[in-house]
Amino acid sequence: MPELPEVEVVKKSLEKQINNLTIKDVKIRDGNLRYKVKKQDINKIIGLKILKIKRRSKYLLFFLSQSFVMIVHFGMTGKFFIIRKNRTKQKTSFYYNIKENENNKHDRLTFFFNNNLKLVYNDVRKFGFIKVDLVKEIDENSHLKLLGPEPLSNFFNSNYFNQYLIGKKRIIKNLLMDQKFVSGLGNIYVNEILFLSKIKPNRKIEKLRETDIKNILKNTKYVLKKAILLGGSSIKDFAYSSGEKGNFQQHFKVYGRKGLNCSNKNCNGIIKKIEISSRASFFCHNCQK
DNA sequence: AGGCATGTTACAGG
DNA sequence: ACCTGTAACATGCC
Repeated sequence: MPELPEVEVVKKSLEKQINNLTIKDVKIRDGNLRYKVKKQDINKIIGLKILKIKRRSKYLLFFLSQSFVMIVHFGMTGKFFIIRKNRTKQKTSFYYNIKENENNKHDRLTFFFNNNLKLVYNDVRKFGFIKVDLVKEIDENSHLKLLGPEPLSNFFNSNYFNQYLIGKKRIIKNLLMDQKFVSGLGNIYVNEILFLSKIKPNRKIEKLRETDIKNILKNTKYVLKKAILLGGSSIKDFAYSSGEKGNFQQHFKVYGRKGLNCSNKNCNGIIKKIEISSRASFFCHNCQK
């Protein structure tokens, strides 16, 4: 699934293409996403104009006219496709799967715009969702209300980090995955951040030193920025190089590298894989303590 | 056939 | 009531 960098790349792509367009119609082909998409809810946004697109954590917020907002979360496999008049699909996310270009099996919703452009929401596993809300309700929205700071913002700093740790007993990987602590990181980037920080994913937070916290903060910002610049990570479609998919997966230092040599030059360790909270965790026993 | 997959949340247990 | 970890959701691929 798309983590923060992927959602950010999609946001940038979409705002170039559909800002200021008016939604003429919405067709629901399969509304059984994480939450049922009801026609009567979607009807509220027909005729409205897209004023601004924002990202909060892994959520996309489409600010519409008449004070409506459409909230989109991609779950694990959600993605958008833009279709122009010539019916050629263009990906807006690097989660581009060439097979889905050939058939539209997992297309769930289609948005029709006033310039004949279409936006298709495609989601294989249907863990994503699309909801309509009011701008004035957005701060109280259950999905957004409890989110921690944006990792790239100045609110995610060592002062905040240290304060949050007080009275808590957890391992560092679970802390970084916790959206209430910091919002937008997921399994891939947390693995990468801990590798760069030379911290084992199951280290207890009580055992973090000040330098560890500094390193985590620095590497979080570094990895996310680099991933955004590279267009995010596209996995499962390595064979294709359309020039549009993300390239950060080629820069993974630990994620998915079980059994391979450690990426650090002067280390001859082998990357191990363990399970933490039902999620794959990769690390080098030599480098990460 | 069985295991695994980029996320969130409802729920169980402490 | 708070904190934490796990199971479940739906589908396809290896």
